[in-house]
Amino acid sequence: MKWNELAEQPCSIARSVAVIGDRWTLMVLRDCFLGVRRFEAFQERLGISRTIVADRLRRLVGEGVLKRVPYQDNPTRFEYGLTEKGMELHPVVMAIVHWGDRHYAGRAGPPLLHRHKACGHDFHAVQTCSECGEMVDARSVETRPGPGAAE
Amino acid sequence: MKWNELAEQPCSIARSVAVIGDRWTLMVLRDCFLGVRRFEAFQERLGISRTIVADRLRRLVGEGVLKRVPYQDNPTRFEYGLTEKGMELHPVVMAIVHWGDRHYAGRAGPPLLHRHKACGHDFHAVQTCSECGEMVDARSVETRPGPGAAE
DNA sequence: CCAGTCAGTTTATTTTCTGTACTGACCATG
DNA sequence: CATGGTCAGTACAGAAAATAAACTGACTGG
Repeated sequence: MKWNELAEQPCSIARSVAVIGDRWTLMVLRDCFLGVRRFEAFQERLGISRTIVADRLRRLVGEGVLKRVPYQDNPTRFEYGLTEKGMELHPVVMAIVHWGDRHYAGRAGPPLLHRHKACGHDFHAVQTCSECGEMVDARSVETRPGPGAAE
Repeated sequence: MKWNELAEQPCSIARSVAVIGDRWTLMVLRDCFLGVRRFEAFQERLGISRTIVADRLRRLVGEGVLKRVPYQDNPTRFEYGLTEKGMELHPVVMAIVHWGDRHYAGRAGPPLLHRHKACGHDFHAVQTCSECGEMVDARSVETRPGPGAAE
């Protein structure tokens, strides 16, 4: 299988991974959630080649995850912001953060704290069931083919 | 920045992405959560070169995400299973699934359904605050440097 | 006019991925 | 006891992608 075929698989993970499953794409998204909006800023923060930054931003805009918005004329300059679809990647990013905090934070502790504005506390993401509200883990889930499964 | 430097960044996303932020690695993990355990099965299901399967499995074992366990002698054959650390990636995978279901399921619906054994309902993952239990989205979170931040 | 900002593109090199074929240890069948 | 099948890999060479460094072009500010 090749990259482009991944998006056509009858699997939501394959389809999502075809869009965001790339090292630098995920790092770009991290920066988006931290408020980075400009090409130069992405390039400088990530320390990667401009080619890659340009490519990843282009892809994400093409997928509707980011929007490219002019912020000045003469010359026209653009900045990149999360769309609603992009915002919905927040749980993915938070889940990755939590896993990283648990397994790769040194004894110093996590590099970044997250505060829930609604309650005011520093928190970490907990995954719950949309139906009963209880916590969900790998062992408490059963999968079966859904309506969009392969023929 | 290069791949190997990513793991040394004072950022839990960078550190996690250095381990799992790769197209095929994520697909391997998907299959692990679906119960796939053997080399041949990974290779056949993913349809990718054996070299990559071998490499990704080796990396994941090296990181303690998977464990390589002999399941027969003469010749000794191994299978791969999620460790506890690997199981903790479940929220990441479920968050990716949910995003894919929302944005890439055709009108046929999601390819896979997930049932929460505890309550018996089909569900999707909801991310909540560990402190107050309310739902969390991108707009309700504030970040600030934590104890493990860069000097 | 000289330097600086900003969003990219170009180019050549290096790295990684990929398919195909192979190994090596077995087993089951005729 | 040869033939084919299973299984977990490895070896290798060609194709694809990532990379750094330099360049473009349209400005602004002093």
